Amino acid sequence: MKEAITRFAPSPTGYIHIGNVRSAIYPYLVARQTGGKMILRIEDTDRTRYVEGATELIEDTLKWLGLEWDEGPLVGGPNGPYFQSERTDLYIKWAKKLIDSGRAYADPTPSEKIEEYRAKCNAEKKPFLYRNFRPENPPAWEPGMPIRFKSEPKAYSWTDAVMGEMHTGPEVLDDIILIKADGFPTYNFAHIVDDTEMGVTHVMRGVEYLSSTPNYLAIYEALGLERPVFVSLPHILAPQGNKKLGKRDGAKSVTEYREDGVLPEAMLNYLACLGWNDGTEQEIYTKQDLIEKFSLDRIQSSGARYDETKLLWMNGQWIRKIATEQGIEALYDRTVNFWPEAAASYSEDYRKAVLTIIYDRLKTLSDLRNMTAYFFADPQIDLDMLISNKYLKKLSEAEIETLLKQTIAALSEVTDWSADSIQETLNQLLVSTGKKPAELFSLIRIAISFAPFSPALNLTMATLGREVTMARLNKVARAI
RNA sequence: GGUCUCGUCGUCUAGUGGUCUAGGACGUCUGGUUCUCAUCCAGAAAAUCGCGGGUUCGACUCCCGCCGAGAUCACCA
Repeated sequence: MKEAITRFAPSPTGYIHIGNVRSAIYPYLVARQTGGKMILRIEDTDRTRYVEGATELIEDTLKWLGLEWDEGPLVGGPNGPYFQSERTDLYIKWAKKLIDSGRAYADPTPSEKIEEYRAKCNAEKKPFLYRNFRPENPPAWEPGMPIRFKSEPKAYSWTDAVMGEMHTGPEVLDDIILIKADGFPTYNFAHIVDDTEMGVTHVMRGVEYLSSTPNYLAIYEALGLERPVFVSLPHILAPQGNKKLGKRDGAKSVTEYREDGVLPEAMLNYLACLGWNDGTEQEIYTKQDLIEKFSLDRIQSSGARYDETKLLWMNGQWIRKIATEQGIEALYDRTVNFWPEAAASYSEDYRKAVLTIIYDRLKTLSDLRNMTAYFFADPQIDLDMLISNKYLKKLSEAEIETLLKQTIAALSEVTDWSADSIQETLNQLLVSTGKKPAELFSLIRIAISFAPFSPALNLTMATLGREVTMARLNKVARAI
């Protein structure tokens, strides 16, 4: 494929959530794959819906996911400005061109009148087509007047890269508004002007624009423009029901997952593969893999349901992948904001040691907060937890106390306090006490952590260090 | 209502006329890994391929009809 110019063109009405971020990911992949460019364009022509700070939110999301744009806000480019509100002259210019060629007209009809037409059609159960009510002799355009396209009903055919061959009849074409009374263009018109001016080759957007495409085609035609490649992206469905995932279903913003300890690699991987696959059984894709293997014709044409469980699974995979392929240091760098508060007073080396033995239990980085508490603060002694344990409830308190004392005695003999030596001592203790691993290890594990679970016992003890381990064991022995 | 789109395990999907007694992944369940939780490994359950016709020696795959779901019909994008 030759160099593709793609764009992500959100309107700044709020954050980007998982339901709509695919329309940023796919254009990015296509641009990178073909050695082309991705443009970020802010479609802020609806002043009533504009949200302060939304642009920054959008930029932040894209950056976090690693979707750098080649032209747009912050980076500039030869086709700016990249905010539609700053390009109004351009839209007026193009609209006038259409008026001059007889393919658009200034519409003086008051909106009450339009409502009347619409009501009439509804009452007669006929489709409402504005072209049937077109004013006979439209006035010359002047600011403050909307401009409408003058449609010519006919059938259209086109190819959608995802949906395939499309055909529609003349009944879908209408005189759509190009320029609103407030002087701003509608999306319907602005995006065509901008995509043309910016040289966009692939128009990728949600399927909701599929039914308006014939109207866009008519405008391209009237303007004598070449059609871009149309790519309709199916919706991502909410976990329940058959509606597309939206903010009303509680769709979280993409960056909210960053706070939850989801890795951008996992997010990108999951989202890219929701409704797309390369036909192999591969599940884990790096950004580079995606750039190489992505193809428009393998995008699913039906909607895909969002499944957070799988995202979390994938995140766990990525946590382990980073730890094993890039090393624990690399993983550690991602964890800085996720440790329990008490961890702050410990050294980096200690936190890394904890991470090393706990990371394969993490689904998200924020799991660190509750999974590692006992590494940074002495746990509250909970004798009930000890006594009611599945393996220990068979033992009397006296037996538990004896066992604990034997353990303390044996461990004090350990010379180098390494995981291996601890394990060796533990094994000997098993023989000398005649206890089952389940009994002895449960006892020690609970006594040093009072946590529902922990890493392997010897690793936990080695990391905790001799002093802390012994102190905790002694404290429990005294408490019984 | 008009127009358009979609319809394979609970979920994401593989599948382009025979290799499909429909494959993989998540989730679920079972077992293993000297304690726990998780990882990892092994295994199981789970889809009359929306329904009904047709074409064909043969259809999940092609055609028609139906049903179901969704999108759209704004001076919103």
